[in-house]
Amino acid sequence: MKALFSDGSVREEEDALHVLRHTTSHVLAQAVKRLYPETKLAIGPAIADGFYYDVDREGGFTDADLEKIEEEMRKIVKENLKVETFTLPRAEAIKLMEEKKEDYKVQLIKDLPEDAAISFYKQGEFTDLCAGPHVLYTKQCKAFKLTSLAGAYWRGDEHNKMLTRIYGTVFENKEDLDKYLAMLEEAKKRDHRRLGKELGIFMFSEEGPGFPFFLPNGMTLKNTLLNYWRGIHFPEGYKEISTPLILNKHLWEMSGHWDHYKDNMYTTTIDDEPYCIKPMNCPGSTIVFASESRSYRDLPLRLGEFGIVHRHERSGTLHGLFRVRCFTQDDSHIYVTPDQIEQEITNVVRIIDRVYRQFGFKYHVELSTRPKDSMGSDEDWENATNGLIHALGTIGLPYTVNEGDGAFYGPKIDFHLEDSIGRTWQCGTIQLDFQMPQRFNLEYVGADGEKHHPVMIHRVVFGSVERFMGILIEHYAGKFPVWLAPVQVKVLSVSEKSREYAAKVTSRLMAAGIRVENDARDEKIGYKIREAQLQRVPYMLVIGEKESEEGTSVAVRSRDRGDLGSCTTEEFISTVLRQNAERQD
RNA sequence: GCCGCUGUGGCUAAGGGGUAUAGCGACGCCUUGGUAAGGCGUAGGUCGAGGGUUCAAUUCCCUCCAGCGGCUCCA
Repeated sequence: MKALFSDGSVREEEDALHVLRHTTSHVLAQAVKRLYPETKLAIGPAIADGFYYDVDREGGFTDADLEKIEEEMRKIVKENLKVETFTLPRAEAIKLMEEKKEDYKVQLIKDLPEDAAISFYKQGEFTDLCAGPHVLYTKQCKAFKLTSLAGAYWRGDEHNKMLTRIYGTVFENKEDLDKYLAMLEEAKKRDHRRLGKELGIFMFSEEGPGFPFFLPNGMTLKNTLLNYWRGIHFPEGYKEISTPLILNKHLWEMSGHWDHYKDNMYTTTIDDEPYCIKPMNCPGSTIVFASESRSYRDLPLRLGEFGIVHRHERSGTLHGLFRVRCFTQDDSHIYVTPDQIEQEITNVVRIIDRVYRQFGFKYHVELSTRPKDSMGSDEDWENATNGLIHALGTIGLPYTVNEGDGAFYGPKIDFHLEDSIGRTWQCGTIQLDFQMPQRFNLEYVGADGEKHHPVMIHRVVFGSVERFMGILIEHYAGKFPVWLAPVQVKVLSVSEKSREYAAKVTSRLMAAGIRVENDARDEKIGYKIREAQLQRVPYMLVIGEKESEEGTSVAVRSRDRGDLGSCTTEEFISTVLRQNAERQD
């Protein structure tokens, strides 16, 4: 697509959508200024699937305003204004924006380098500070739609004023826009919050905002995942422990949590003593480590725990199973000698990759470095961070750096997974920690007969089992593979005459260890199939008079492939058991 | 927590100053039906909670709670 660059030249620009979106954000700002001239403009960039503009107006905006703005934007598009650009020296640029009373723009210019020439873009009566590039005429922005209204802090800092952010999207033509909107509709159908309810996996109650309830199907899914986890980890030398939910407050003071994490911690009192409900499992694990003397021969010591943690998250941040106040971490704390760090991190990365591959997940990796609020010496942090960088380099894993997002006790490697609409959520993480072993005075006896502090690796693969389940639900759109399906087989009797044999088949499958349910209701077979299908049960066994009389066979219907014809019950059982054992999709 | 929106039987929704509708589901009866909804009937709601305005509030106003989309924060 041809684009107008800030040097005044018109050249081809690869990322057509980006340019188009950026220009449409200007069209949005222009419409807002026409309708509400007192509004001050902040920033208006193109983003992954659209654009936004942050604006500041006394009283804000409502959904009704959005419609008016959209209408005005349509006019601007129709006027087909020519987009022009010009540059000004800094002082004049500031003067221009001051005249227009665009306080935020003035601030933006003042933050640019002293000697920079400041570029502007102009369409009709509207002029905006902008680096460009832009499309050539406003008519190109016709396939747009404003999508939502939100608050956003000036410069992303919650101490600053909250502005109104207007979100929209635009495509090169109406078909693409409609396709995108239809895709969003489709994605809504796989939303884990909706499917979680429909499939009887989990629920929430007003009595406990952010605290999920797991229903029978959800517990089956969760336990299946945990057993899969055990099957992966035990052969890798992990041992499983369990530590208390509630521990004395002084432990949390010692670990540093009270200093650095207390805003997220729930507390209680027992016998007049203050206690904390654990937000992390590490202090409990250190108590286990310290409970007996350890030798270098015991290391790496890999202590795993399905730890239930409670964290106070701000009410506006809760989001289905993705962001809760109580969740299960598939946690492990690995105690190593300094020269075991790299090998052990490599092992963990391999496990995480193996697990994510099992589910066919795409993921990306981030290295999170020292946050502002942290503890420990500069030297420790540097060593730990370099250790992670070195390990990542050795493995050859591509990653981006997430500055200042580490844990308060150490840097970390984060693994992010995508949900159904492309938002990413941190799941796996590997954290390198020199602090806890010092704070809790953890020691092992080295080959030299001296005592040494071990290094602690905190790591999770699923991350939060709850969040992981949410991702899984959306990934499969509820159609779990046989090995994960809460109900693997549904037996459907055609009529009363086949009830007895259906019950027999059900018990035979149950005895074989298959998760099976028998639908013996007085309903037509089509109705029962519809229901089982909506519940995404992988296999349905249709049991009618034919099967009852024959006595050894079943008619198999697959959720994905429809009627498969009949086979013997034993054949069917071995098929399901094999798919279950091999974890086939 | 902040900004905007939403909150009606188990679920999905309609309605709107004169105390409520429908579909699905549940239950009962009839039907015994072979691969995605058989028929008839019955029950079920202090319209999120608390205040206010009004002769009268589920409807208008305020506060709170919860949910949704974002921001900030994070597994």
